[in-house]
Amino acid sequence: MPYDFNAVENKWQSIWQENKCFESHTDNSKEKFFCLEMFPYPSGALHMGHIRNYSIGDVIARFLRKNNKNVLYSIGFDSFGMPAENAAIKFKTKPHDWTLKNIDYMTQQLKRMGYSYDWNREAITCLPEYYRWNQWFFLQMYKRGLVYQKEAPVNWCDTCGTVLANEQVENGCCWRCHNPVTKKNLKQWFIKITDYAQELLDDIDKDLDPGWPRRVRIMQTNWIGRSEGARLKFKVPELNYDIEAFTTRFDTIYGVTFIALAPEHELVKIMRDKLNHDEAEKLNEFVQKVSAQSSIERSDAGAEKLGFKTPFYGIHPVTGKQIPIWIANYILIDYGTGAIMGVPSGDQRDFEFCRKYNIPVIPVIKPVDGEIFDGETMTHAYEEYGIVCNSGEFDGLKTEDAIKIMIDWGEKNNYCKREVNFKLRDWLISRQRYWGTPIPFVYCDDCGVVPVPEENLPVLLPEDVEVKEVGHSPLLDLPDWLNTTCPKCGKPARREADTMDTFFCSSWYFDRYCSPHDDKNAFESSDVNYWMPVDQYIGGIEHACLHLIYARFFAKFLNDIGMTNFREPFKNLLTQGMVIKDGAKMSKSLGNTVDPTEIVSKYGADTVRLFILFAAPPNNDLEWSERGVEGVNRFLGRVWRYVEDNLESLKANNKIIPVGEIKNEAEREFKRKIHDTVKNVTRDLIDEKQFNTAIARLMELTNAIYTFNFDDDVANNLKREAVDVLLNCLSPFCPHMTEELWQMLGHEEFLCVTAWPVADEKALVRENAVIVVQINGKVREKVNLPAGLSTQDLEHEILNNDAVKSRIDGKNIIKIISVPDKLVNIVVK
RNA sequence: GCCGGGGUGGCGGAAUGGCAGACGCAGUAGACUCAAAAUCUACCGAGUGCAAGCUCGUGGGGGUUCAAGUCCCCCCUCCGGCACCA
Repeated sequence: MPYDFNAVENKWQSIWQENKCFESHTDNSKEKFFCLEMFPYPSGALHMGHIRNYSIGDVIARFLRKNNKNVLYSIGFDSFGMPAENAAIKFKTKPHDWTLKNIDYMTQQLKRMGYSYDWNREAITCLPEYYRWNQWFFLQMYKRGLVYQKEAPVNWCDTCGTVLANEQVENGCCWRCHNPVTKKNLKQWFIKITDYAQELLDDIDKDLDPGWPRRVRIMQTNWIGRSEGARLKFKVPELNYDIEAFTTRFDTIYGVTFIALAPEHELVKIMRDKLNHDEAEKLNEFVQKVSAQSSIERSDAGAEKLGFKTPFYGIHPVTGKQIPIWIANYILIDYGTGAIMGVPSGDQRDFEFCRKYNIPVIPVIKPVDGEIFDGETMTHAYEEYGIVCNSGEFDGLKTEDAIKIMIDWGEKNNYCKREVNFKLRDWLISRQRYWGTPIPFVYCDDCGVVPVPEENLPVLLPEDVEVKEVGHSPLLDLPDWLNTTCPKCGKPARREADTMDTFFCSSWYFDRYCSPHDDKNAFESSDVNYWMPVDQYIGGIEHACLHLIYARFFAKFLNDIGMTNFREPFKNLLTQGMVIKDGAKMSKSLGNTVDPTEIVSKYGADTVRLFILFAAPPNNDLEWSERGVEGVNRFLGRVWRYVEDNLESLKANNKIIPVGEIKNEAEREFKRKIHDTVKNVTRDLIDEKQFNTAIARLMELTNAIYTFNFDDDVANNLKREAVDVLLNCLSPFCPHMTEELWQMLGHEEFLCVTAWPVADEKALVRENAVIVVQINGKVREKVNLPAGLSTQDLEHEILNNDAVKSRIDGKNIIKIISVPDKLVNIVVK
């Protein structure tokens, strides 16, 4: 009978569900394991990337369940966000309806794959029972001074009609729609993630090494971007203003020839007010020209540097000289102080700027074994370390020492103050969108911005809303929702119509999995403290500096407010590669996608799971190949056919024969193969997460079973042992077919909860070893000898071997290197 | 520009410093079949040889070692991240 994967897969999915095989419960007496996958956005259908992510997770979950761990394995939907609004316009539906319909369909797809989720723990972020806790957390952050509103130039995406956090701008473009981002001056809500910058950085080395890939740790380290230096002041007496600047190279202070301000710097307005009409016009013109540049134009390192010379001067803190103040497009308002000390001889950007505008260049560092540069003729800045020059008493110091010595001196004389700066910016959390968590604040004319009292949560998002293509949130068109009363004074007030960044939702959903039905709290601490932190997290690398930083911050915050007992949420991280077809990432726009549903209906879930795990190691990109799918399908057919064709014999011979009772050498070898497989597959799964090699070993065992042609009593029992091991080890990958065969063989316990096999060390012992004989490092002979020979005995045997003797005949043996049971290398002349 | 990670048959990929290419795909030959599909068996890095074998071979060049895909140095190249962050 050919294998009917549809019938078998459906059968076991129902049986597992009826028997609650995958439900998990907090149990302090058992060792837990939390296996987590990045939950999907309900875009409409699963794609191969999801299938890959979740197939990896399911194998880990099933494997550990069989190894006696209390496994938490759940799924949910990250279901707020833009696409629902776009779809609502396009298909004339409601974001709420569209989203829930997609969740429904994708749930069916996930179930069809046979993933062993505990569906009781599902979290859906767009439902009030979930997002009310977003609002509650937001208020807790507010109480602790971590939430603030600020008017600032923020990243604005025109196509999405909303602002974006810094992390969500990639190469100057929106991470979601890839349109260029512009800067807009807007009043927005921020979360002070920068308060945690140092700890986020420190814990990368302390807690995430080696559980996280090096690549991700480095990306986060760079993103946080710590730099040490000093802050100094240039007094501007004319304007009664002190310009502050941050520098990492205070040792170049004698090389300052100009000061540059970001066009958005507050001093720019002050200066403009002091200028006459014509000058002010010119300044305005310049500022407008720069702000009209998109982020890409302005922030590209190769972009042309533009400057405007103001008629004002700052006083050099050390030399007392007058330093001209410029406004320049390459100065960023949101890093450091938005102003710099310009040192053209030591900074390439400043150098280019000075050459363009004829600002003098004063060399202050010379190469260790070179001459002092000539400021007039040097062709580029000298940014390397060297020897201090043209700097009075400090001349001759090495840069390494000068940085420290000169800041010490600067601090003592009040020229500067040590300071640490981070690239990481505060998390811009508000979005001018409808489909998100309402920010729980109201605006009152008398009381100002007032938080919604906790007992009034949730602030419900109206669901019955028509989204139209107008440039603003539909919430603004709902007076019934928008108009409310002030919780403080009771007078009419207006709700905040901005919603939260959806990364807020995804920063704690895994905590909710631990405690999914709590309606008094976001979660029960005892549950979360039992299950968390996540033991294995699996997801895409694209979240390295997005979700994975936000979630780390959130964990630290929850610990600070006493809700949890840990500060890092994810102990181990596995970043799976992309699914590639025809050399490019599968994507709708390229039209190279493969629909999982189609492929599952053609080959079955077991085959798809197996292929996707076999074709490449998890962190590599994976090239889709239907031939490859057919290959693993063929392998499963071989397993099925073998058991079916030999069913009676396999059922009748179910004794485990100890190695000691096996006399026949080939049978001992077969027994060894079985236990070798157990040992190696187990190691592949635990240590390396090398699913591809684990599967290869199971294919080898299958090949060995097919070619093992003995037919005595011992052999027949060994065949059964081999098949049991094969099915057991294969079951995390292909749970349905193996479960069916397991039952056919007469087992009464479900395979999915049957203990993982243990290798019998006695069966692994070899009586003989094939010794590779090398002569001068080249393999020349292979000699079969008893295992366990001492070095002397081994050399003696080898040197007396006829074949070896004839090869070294007449030559001088200079040296012999022996590796017992493996190799002898004879060096001759 | 800075920082990471790679480069192994026709392809995806294996190899605690100790037999390079496990396993799979593709390919070749054969068996079964009227035929095909499916299945099974064998072969399957290059060169050379009737053969046993021999030589070469893990991006290139040097080095360490009895022994290097693996360790060290230099270079080429591909991919990824960041990018005017003071």
